[in-house]
Amino acid sequence: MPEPPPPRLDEIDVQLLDLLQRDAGRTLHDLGEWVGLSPSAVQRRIARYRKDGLITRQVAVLDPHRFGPTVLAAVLVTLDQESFEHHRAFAERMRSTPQVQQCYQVAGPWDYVVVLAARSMRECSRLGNRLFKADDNIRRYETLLVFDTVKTGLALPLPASQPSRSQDGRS
Amino acid sequence: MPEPPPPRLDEIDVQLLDLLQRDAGRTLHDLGEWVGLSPSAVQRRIARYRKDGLITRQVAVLDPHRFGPTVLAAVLVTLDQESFEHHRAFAERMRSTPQVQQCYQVAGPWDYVVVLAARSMRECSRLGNRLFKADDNIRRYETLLVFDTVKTGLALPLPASQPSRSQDGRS
DNA sequence: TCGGGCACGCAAGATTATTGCGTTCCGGCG
DNA sequence: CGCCGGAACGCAATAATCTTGCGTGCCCGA
Repeated sequence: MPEPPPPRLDEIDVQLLDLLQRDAGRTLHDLGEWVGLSPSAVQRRIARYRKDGLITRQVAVLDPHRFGPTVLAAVLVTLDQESFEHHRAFAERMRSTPQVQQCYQVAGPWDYVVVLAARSMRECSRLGNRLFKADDNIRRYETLLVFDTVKTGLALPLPASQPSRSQDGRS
Repeated sequence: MPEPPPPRLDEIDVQLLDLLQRDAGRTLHDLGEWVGLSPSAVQRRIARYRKDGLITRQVAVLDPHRFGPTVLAAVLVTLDQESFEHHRAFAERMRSTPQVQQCYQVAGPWDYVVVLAARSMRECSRLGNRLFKADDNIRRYETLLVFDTVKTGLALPLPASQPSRSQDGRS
């Protein structure tokens, strides 16, 4: 279980990470100006975030509706047999299906929440059939078609800056 | 309604966009090598994607569990009064709450699906109380605590490359 | 058949990122 | 109480990357 204790973050770290998770396109100079640090100091911190796995990757976010019609759906799923192997197989199918944006295993009567993105209602329907109806280990599933995307993103609420790591040599 | 007809995309466009939405950290040189184009040609295409709004932004993705304990939840919500104004107010609250990662308005008995990210179970609970219990226009809501994140991301399945835009001057 | 539009590659030129170095601050230890 | 090592900083030089101007080839429409 790769869980080295969460690195201690000072206020500047939190500011930087928050800036980056909202817009990773800025220059080191800009970032530095924002948090009051030189470009090289900013660069070194960011390198550390990467090394520590705080930043996993950097992605371009596409606008679904600029690619023509797009159908989103949230699907609630309950498996029939709950064996370890069945769960594994289901998860693997979700991971390997490009139209599956997100998949969470959850507590309660439902086992999974799945977010789908398809190019048409027809594809969305087919997808539901293929992923859930054709699987005879799915007890029940319910498709919640998305009318409107109010908010989207993967931004995390960052923990308040821990007062630790107070030793630093800036003026 | 700002909907200029979706730009036609050739196979290279699709490849580039797909590469970018999975890893926007590559250099123009790398991307060019991948799709068989010079760095400058790649740069010009990407500039166009931005101008056309295909790429909305570029973000760093953080690993929730590297920041210490993290609690995710999917919440299903049904409003009481369905007036336009009530919907607007709810949406605005979702947008302005950092712990709300995603919020979709959906068809069916439930009105919204909301994805929450909190630093602790306690914060998650408080958040539910603040966002939903304290709102007397919420008829009912159900919290699905996330046990495991099987898959996450915002990647779109890209449409098959349209054969259009076949005129281009590359060797 | 000719001309315009468009995308390309190449090669400067401009910007940005990276690294080496010397300095300061802090905490631990003799 | 003073010294030493570690960590982070700023500055400046270097390296890498991005951006842009220019000339060329291709396709389409006139």
